[in-house]
Amino acid sequence: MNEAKKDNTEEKILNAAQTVFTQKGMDGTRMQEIADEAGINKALLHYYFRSKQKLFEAIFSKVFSQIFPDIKSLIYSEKPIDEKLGVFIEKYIDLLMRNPFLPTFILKEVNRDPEFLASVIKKQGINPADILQLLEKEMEKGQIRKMDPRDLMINILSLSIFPFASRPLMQIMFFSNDKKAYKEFLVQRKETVKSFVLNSILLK
Amino acid sequence: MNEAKKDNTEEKILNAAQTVFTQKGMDGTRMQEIADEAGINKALLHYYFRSKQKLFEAIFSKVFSQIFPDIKSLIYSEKPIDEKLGVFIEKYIDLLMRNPFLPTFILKEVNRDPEFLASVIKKQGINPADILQLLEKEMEKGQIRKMDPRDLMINILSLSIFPFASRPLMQIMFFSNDKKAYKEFLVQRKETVKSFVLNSILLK
DNA sequence: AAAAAGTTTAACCATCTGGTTAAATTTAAC
DNA sequence: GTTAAATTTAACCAGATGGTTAAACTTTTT
Repeated sequence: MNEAKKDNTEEKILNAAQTVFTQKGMDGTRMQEIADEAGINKALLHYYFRSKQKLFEAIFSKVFSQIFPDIKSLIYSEKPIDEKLGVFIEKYIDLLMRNPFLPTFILKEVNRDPEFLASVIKKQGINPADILQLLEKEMEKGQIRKMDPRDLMINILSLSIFPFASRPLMQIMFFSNDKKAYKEFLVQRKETVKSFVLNSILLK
Repeated sequence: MNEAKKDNTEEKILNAAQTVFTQKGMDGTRMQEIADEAGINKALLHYYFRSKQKLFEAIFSKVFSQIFPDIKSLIYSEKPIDEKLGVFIEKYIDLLMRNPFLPTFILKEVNRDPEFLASVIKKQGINPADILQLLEKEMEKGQIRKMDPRDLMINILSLSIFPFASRPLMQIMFFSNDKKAYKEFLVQRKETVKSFVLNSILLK
């Protein structure tokens, strides 16, 4: 039957499911709420996705793949290391600005069901070895300070992601709950994180 | 009646509730599981704490107060700023080593119910202005690089907390899911985070 | 020993929730 | 226009869950 319409409904469901799941997590999400958000009824929802678990797995995989931006084009470019890292940080924070619920969602679900996480990582063939190798090479060349490259990688991720994951807390604690001010703060972090990191690791 | 026994049971309940709530969150926790963990029955659980909500609020407040270590003694000490920050980072990571579920729990619940968070912060009279002021003074003195003190504060928290909150993910991605290796990594971060931060901000 | 509080047992209730079903209706394909 | 798929409607089911209740038993207080 109508492929276009089918696709459309399926897409509507996936979008709705992502909206609700990423904001409320697996435990906090109700199938009825996804149906409402998609503008359809519960029966049709189960007609497309047999169970909540199946739907959740589809969403998690989709979202998880999003949090790994196209690193490869960066790694194999000819730019100097400081520029590479700078672009990475900018792109990553940009990604989170567009998807502010991703960090909390991933952290929540990753802790709830680590086994499923492992299967997703395996299935998606994610491999961070390349970037660690790149960092190590730059350390040997004397471009950046010698350290465990995993520390450096995790530091960059921490500085980029945590302010999003802890948004309500930081907003109250340091910005008098001023939503706009905190958003502006996050935008500027594209620059402040960059210089914080580079000041720490760049030699000469 | 027996105050000691009463206290003991109440304490058993609170401990059990903290164990379950911090690992599974409000949504994922079942009252029956708390009763089991405490070694009592559900009726007695409700006899002590009228509702799940009440019990949760008690636990959240208790846990939340724990994530703010005694900063005051540090701020008003005579140590130089690099030492102050170093001790803070060490103590904070130590705290998280002893309570590895705190970060995820706080992040999860803070995002689920920000209004309640605000009320807890107000009730506990938490005020980060002191530490921001201290940082600003050191910048003026030329001890550390000039920057938004909120950035510096949030950077330190990010570097300390995020590796705990993202534990299952980082463990798989960068440590082949080797639990022991990741734990050792976290222990060493007391030093690596310290030097990462100080290398970035310390002048001369 | 009597009274009071602590605790258990077990049944019970109302509600929510994921999921199913069947029949009716609409929409698109042929 | 017939057929098949897409969608709605509405009722239903089973299990889980937060919470209650009442009666019995135990422990501590007095």
